[in-house]
Amino acid sequence: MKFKLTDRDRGSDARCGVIFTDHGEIETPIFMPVGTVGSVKGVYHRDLKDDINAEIILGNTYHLYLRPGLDTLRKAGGLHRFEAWDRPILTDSGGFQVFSLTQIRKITEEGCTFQSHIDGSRHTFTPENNVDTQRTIGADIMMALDECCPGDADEKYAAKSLKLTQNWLERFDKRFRETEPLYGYDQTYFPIIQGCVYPELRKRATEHALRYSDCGIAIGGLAVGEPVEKMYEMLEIVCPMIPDEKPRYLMGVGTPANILEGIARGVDMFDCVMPTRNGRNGMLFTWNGIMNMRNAKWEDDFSELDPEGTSFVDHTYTKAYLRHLFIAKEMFAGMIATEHNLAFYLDVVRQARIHIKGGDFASWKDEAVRKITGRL
RNA sequence: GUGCGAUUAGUUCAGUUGGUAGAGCACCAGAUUGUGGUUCUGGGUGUCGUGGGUUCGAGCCCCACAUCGCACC
Repeated sequence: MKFKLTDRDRGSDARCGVIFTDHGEIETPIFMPVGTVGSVKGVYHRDLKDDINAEIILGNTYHLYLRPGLDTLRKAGGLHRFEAWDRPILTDSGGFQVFSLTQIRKITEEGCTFQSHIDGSRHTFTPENNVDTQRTIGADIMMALDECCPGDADEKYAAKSLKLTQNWLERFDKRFRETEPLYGYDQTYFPIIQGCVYPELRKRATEHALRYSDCGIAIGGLAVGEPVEKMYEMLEIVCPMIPDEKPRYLMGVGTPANILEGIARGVDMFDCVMPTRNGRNGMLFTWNGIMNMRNAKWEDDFSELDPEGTSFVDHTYTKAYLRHLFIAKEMFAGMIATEHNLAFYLDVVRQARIHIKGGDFASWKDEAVRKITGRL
């Protein structure tokens, strides 16, 4: 995998570039739709490509490891062939899910032991077997196994947590170099910068993670309970320390405004469940603000879903119709909302790229953020 | 026709010795950031079937009527 920086904004740290993978190119800044269990919920690949313009999607190691399991994925020839997606895939290591999903878990220097949320069976992720698992899944970009430190952790805990993440990273890297891709195309991995909201920890984490970064690097442990200003503050500390030629991936972020603010601070890649999960529950993001499609105010609004939207759903269905589908609990509601939201998120990063190349990103961003954070 | 039972929020129901009413779902809002097709938070929206009576006071006791259900002629 390679990254080429192509443009810089004049009034901010925003940049444009291209990531080259064996499954195609990715223009940055980019938003990556989340497809946890081997599907971006409710969307055909046809629409992901042609309507939404997704260039890369995510999979999740924790979920795929539990279901369908490594044997099936190996027999299928990897996740790309299994889910019939021929563009790039990035897999999260599953470390985050161990903390967010499982009730019973034990974290040690060796790794993390947890009980499946599906059947209660016990499993252990170590940096070593996590490399093997992500090799079996076959993502173009794998993520290092880390501990996602809560945003409200005290500095002592955050330092201890960071040390564990660093030790795991060293072991992950060693295993990565000892092993080969299984399916004939290249794989890389991104180390993850932790350090919670503490500047010194973040700096130390960045220096350490950079030693293990072949291509890109990730910023984790943000948007996990800390104030949003803290997140921006951490980006302002971390991003300038990273060499230009390395793409920066801000994990799990965020709202459209978070993404634009991240881009302004030098972030290149984003993923978030918000457009898909919140979409399935009636929340639509638009250039003019947020809509809760369940609200009674849309009951008789027969105007098109989003006049400024880029997706075909925006000009095919009405607000009143989508509200009806949500109230009736029709699965089609979630499909339409997901399609719209993902198309909007990809439009946000596309417009950002246009304005970075045009050199007026900073001022355009301020106005866009003001509009998209409103409410319709 | 007779007997018994029921009638309380949109709905299904609870409601103490008589002190002007609550719950689930629905509904109306808000939240959601490396996805458990969720989850969480807030909001009670009422002519207690109708009309009388007893009582300081009735969703509750008494009478009549209405409607529904069940049983028996």
